[in-house]
Amino acid sequence: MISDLQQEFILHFGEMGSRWGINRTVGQVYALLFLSDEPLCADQIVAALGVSRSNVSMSLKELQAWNLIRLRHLQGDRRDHYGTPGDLWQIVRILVEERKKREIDPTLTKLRQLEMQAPSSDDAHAHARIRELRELIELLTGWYDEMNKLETERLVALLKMGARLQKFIGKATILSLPRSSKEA
Amino acid sequence: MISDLQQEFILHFGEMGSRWGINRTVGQVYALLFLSDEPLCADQIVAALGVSRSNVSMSLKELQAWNLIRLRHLQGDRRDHYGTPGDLWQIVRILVEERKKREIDPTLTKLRQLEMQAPSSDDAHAHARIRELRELIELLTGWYDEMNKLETERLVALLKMGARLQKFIGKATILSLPRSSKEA
DNA sequence: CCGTCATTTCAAAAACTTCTGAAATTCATT
DNA sequence: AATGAATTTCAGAAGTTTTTGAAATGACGG
Repeated sequence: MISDLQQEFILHFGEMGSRWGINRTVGQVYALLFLSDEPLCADQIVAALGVSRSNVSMSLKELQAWNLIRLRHLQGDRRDHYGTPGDLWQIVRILVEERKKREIDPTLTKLRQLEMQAPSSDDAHAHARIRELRELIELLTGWYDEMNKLETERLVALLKMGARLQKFIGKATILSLPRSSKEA
Repeated sequence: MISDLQQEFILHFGEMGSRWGINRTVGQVYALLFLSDEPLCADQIVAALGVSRSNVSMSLKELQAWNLIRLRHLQGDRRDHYGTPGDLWQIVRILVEERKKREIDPTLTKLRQLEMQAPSSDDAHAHARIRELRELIELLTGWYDEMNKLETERLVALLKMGARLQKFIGKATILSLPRSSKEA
């Protein structure tokens, strides 16, 4: 049912899961669905991975919370079938968005809150460090928001420009931001 | 010894730690060092956080493995003192580099290996999906490598361009990649 | 080369996460 | 309403990670 190639890919995703902040089974389920030609139902996943039915159910639920899988109902079959978006770029966009939501947004909120509530000169150095961090995160997430607006085709074109883009930047920097070296 | 502001920041980093793939104590130690005006020794960290001496020792070791802290020896004091880089951009560069090393590079290696070892037409769909994924990761990491070469000042200028950059890209796309729509 | 202070290692305890099988729930069909 | 297939929930077992105190190691000054 599962080729050696698939098997090895699935096991790798299971192992990497812990580094990616998901658990082994979730990683394996996603890897399986990612490689599969057509959507699979829960029992097929159980058969392919050799884990319990309930574990598969929970893993699918977690993947849905991540918005990473798509539910499909096949003609004349009561069972739910699950698949991944066919377009890899959509997967990347979802992953980045969800990680930002979980790993960055709560901290940005907290930093803003701390800046507001601190009675100013109470603890000047810490206050300054927090402001600096908040500004940096806002710069990065602002850039991300801009890039995220681009259609995939343009985004890919931009990424492929790589080195060539640096010429543009060089010009733009000299032209529009001649001496803004007070960043750090 | 520790202001309310610092306290709250430290607790937040501790809580976020698990989402960021580090543990609570490591997060708290980093937060403390990040805010501190001058480098701290292990016992000061113990006093500030109320965790065991050995836990602090292990957390510092982990932060050193991440290359996120700097050891400093003060005049006439045998104890090691630890601090974070003063330049936040250096911290961001280290974080991105280390996460790439842990979370992406092993998978890229594995994908290349799987593409080599698969006897071609064995499992065409899975093979194609893996190639697609490998190409996408290479595009993204290649772009990252280019950006990472930029000096901070230029990188900041680029990030601040945001929306304005899209005009350049629009032009560049039309000029140099007129009909490359076979990406997905 | 001894005593003292600083740091690291380690094995076991505590805390936490993941996984399972059994029971409960849902829901389309009869 | 009763049936039965699919799915979810849940309490506890299994597994993993984190934290600790105690002992070992290292390192400096006398």
